[in-house]
Amino acid sequence: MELPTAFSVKKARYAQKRIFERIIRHDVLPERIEKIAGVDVAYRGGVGVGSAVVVKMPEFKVVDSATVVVNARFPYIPTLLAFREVYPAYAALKKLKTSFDILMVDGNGLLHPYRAGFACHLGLVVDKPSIGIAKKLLCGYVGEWRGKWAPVLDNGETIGAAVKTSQRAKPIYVSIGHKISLRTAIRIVLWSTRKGVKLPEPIRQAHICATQRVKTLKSSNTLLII
DNA sequence: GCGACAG
DNA sequence: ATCTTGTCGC
Repeated sequence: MELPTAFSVKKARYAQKRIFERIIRHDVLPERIEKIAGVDVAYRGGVGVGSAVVVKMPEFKVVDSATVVVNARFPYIPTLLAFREVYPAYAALKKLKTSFDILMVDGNGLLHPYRAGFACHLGLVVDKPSIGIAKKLLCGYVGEWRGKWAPVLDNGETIGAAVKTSQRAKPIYVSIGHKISLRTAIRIVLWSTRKGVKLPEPIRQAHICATQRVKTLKSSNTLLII
């Protein structure tokens, strides 16, 4: 897929700079946190499927979910992931009928070369506390472990954390998106992850939801072909 | 110039 | 991300 003709990488970088300036890095949270939204985007060819779920804690119960199917308008380019996924994710979130306290995003937040990953972008767009969850390290390096987590450092600053959510699996990379501190983000990630499972429940459920919706796209296509 | 590079 | 089967281990 090609870049839209109107798109300029230079302008995108400028937008990311502005996003970073607007991020609130301390906790601006509801008194009581119980509903956590998770968002994910899956693909099938040029079609993007955005999904959003709401998980009620501490029961780990999915109380709402929504999906949207849209045409992908932007290719995947490392460091510019948000420009590809923000719209489907935002559209899925808008379809939810349930409110939520925090948002978890599949991708990085501050843990980004320009400190403005997908979780920062989406957190600002919906003006909600947000946390970025990535399965691979995009930049920086993992520092000294302090129990279940280790800081991710880059140019002398802490931009996120590697978090060992499961004994067997490799760590996940947690970073702040908006209106939350890294300490709280790590706490909430560990709290919302089921024992023996790698990903926090909101992200895991959003991923399952998006994948299932993609499968229904596939079966409806085979029906058309047959 | 070369290699790395969230989903 | 997606394409794909079985297989190892708790």
